[in-house]
Amino acid sequence: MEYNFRQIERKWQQRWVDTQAYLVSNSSNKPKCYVLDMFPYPSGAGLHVGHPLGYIASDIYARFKRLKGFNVLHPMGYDAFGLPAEQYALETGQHPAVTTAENIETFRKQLDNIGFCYDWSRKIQTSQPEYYKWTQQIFLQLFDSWYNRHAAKAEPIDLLVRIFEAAGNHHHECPGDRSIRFSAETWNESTYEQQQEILMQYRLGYLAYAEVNWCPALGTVLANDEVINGVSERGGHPVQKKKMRQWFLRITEYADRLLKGLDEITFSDAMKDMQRNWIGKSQGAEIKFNIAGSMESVVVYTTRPDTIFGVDFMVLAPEHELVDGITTDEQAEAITAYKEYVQSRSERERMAEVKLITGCFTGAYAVNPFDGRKIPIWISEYVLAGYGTGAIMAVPCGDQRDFNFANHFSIPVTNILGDAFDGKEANPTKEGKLFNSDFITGMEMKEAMEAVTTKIENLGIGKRQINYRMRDAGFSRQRYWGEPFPIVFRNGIPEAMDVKDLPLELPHVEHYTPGEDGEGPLANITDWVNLPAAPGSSLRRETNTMPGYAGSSWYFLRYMDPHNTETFCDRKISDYWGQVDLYIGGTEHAVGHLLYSRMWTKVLFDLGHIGFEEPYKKLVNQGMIQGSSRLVYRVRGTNQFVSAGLRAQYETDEIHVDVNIVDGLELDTAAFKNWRQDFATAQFILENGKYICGTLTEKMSKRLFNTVNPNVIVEKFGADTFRMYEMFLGPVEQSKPWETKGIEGVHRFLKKFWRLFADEQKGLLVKDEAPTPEELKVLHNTIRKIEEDTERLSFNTAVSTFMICVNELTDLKCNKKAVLEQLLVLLTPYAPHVSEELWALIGNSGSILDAPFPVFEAKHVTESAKEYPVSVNGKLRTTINISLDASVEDVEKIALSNEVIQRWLEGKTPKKVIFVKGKMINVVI
RNA sequence: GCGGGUGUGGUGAAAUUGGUAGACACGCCAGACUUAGGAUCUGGUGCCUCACGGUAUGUAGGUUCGAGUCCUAUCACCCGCACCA
Repeated sequence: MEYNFRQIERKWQQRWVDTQAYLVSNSSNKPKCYVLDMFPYPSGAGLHVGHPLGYIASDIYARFKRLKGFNVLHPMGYDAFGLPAEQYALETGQHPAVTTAENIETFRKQLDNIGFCYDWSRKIQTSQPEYYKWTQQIFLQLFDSWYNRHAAKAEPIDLLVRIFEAAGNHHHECPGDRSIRFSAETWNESTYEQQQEILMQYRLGYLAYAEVNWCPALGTVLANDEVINGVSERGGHPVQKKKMRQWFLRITEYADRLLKGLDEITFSDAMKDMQRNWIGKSQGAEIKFNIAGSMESVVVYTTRPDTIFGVDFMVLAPEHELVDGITTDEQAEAITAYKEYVQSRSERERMAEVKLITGCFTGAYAVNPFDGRKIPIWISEYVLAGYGTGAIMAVPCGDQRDFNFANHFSIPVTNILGDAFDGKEANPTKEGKLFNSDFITGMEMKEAMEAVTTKIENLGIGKRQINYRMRDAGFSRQRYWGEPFPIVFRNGIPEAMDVKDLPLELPHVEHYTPGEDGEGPLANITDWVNLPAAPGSSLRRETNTMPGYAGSSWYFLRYMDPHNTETFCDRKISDYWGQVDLYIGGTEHAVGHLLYSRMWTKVLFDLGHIGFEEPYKKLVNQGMIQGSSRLVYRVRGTNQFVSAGLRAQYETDEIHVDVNIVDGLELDTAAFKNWRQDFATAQFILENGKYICGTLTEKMSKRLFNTVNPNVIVEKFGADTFRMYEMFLGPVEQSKPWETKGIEGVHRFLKKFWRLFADEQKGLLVKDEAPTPEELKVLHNTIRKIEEDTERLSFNTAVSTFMICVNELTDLKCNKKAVLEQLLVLLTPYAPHVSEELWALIGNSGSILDAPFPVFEAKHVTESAKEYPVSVNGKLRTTINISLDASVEDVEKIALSNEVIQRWLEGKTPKKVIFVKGKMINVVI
């Protein structure tokens, strides 16, 4: 009776399917637990051993929670819309739906091989109409909502219309354009078109003109990650900015709540910081500066109103609307030239030359509202049009960029920092007193910020202002393979489709080439785009599609109620499952997916569709599994390969070799000859009869021949070994290289574990005898450690605990059923197949998946004595076994009379003896 | 430049509250069984030293009876953001 993992795993995987072992009910008396993986994009490359790391971790946790008596939701699906499939379609002519289906099948087979406990009846796929119907429906809710800043929540747009009819927009500043102000009369007299224009400025899903990356050579619009250093990733063609009308989500209205929400959820500090950084909240003030000899004024944004007396010049963004109006005749030519220069600068140049200081004087002067000083107004590309007011007051003694600029253009610098400013570099401190600053001289900076801001507001020349770095999220893609927008344009005005007509299905196309002027491929299907309309009017569909993150922004809700045809998720069911308790996925989604889905959740909460506003209670980012590449060394100009240890004697070239034909470091030379034609005649210079490869840790990639397919590992060692080895590699959050060789240790462990139960010759060994205290001690120490470690996701230490336990039980020759049976339950989350098999083998009829989790009993592990480490002056000198009941005096006496300690004392009397009960003894001389 | 993280044997790592550094594995060395072993088992394995002992958690300081763990400075690597006023 040997451990035949292939047979065992096939058998139980089939059994679990047959018995619907992983089917989860939406009603239960048990407490709930929702364990979610970030669903994968089914790429053509399939999974490599790096991908399942997080899936295994969440699977173990889900199974553990089930054993602990929870009703566990643990689903899986596919994020199936995306650029690569469309790109592949462009190249091969195969429809993305076809290749996506094929890829999904490959993924599914690979996943099934590993023995996950997913409830596949809840599978979702974002590219299926049954799913994206609801993505479209939620989008319409965004379109039909606005953010009421007073109530701090989203509300239906109809409410806003009623407010406008009664009172105009005086109490509800327009988020799209602060300058829009109107009364009820104006609103009521406006045309439908005008009203719709205004509403668009309020909607959470809205249309606006914005720049996209337009690549004329490819005739298409590129995503940001397809543009590398200003040229297209594919082909290296130049990319221009092009203004197009596109959809946006007004996520900026949620900036503050997204920020505050971070305090309530368990994400890593790094993750929270990334999000905070991305949102980029800053508090400051807007201050109006009049322009000397002009009726115009400039509003600047500053976070340091306290430095108002240190302003030496002002800088506008070159695109600022006032620039042309204020430029003097003498400077007009220079300004025009500078603006042209800025226009000509590609994104790439600006990125590459951040340190380059450029700018141009407009000839105009602003007047400092406090001391009346005239300060020159410049323009420079270091001031961005899109942030704040597109204008800054420059304080060179306190801001390094301003200082560099002043230095470069020889603008005199005013010192308001006293000795804290050395004239050589700016000092951006917020701690200290101000000098040379009129009414705030001598005041602490923080106090002065408040004082100046208050004065500005009293004088009516400015106000407190909070700004965010975050921009509204672009929600249009000029692409085919995404959700179509449920929007039609009646005479150019967007209207929501009727919800009962959803889904608006993606029409089938034969060609994936872009439409004219950067429109998506859908624009080419004229009979889909153009709808029948009354004479003299037009009715056209939106030709953009939604971006990849649309479907993933709410998918965690659909898993709860995946087959509902009435709503995206029944409120009672989302109330039952609630937030995701544990969400596992990669860091790459730190600010994209995770921010968008947090926003969508808040909107759905505001509109009353769900009862919570943070989707993920706890997030864990699994580390990357890197590849451990293998290198061979070819003697230059020959077909001779020299083993790594001898290569210093030759001039060699490094060549990556397929890791699958290397055992540890030893190259299979025969396989190498077969690997590639040009190596068929390879000759080897060996060391100790072996060819030893070099190693390099780098990204796992086909190109580097260091990818390992989990199927290969599962075939060779079994899924249980694979699962445990992935966990054994190290902490889940940490990145580490994959080393196939190491898996043998875990495999040996499972075989050793098996031998506690059964033997090749003697068959079943398990006995019904009562366990000894020693055996119980081993068992209960293990129960405690496994329970603790699994709960805190420390799976690597849990695996080694199992190893220690099995080593000890083997030494004790323990085959007692009472011990082994409990151990099996502990092991189930980690190695479900072998656990089920042995569970049945020792005579249980039911499945182990719902067995009661062992209960730790302290009485089995209490000790009466301890081997104390005894140090002299902090250095360990010996250990002494002393009873835990011994008094302090006894312990001191025993320690000091010890032979080794006596020797170190050299007859001296110790200054003091430190004794920490149960820990250690330290003798200080 | 800013923010975050990580530095421990030949390798992956452990040390949960400051208390025996290197658990558990891989690799390596020696041995047993064997026709054979890339199967299995036993023992050893941080470094220096015959040994007593010394020394060791990136580097340099500090706090403490005691520091991988706390504090300060510094270096290296990884990740994210990058002219955000």
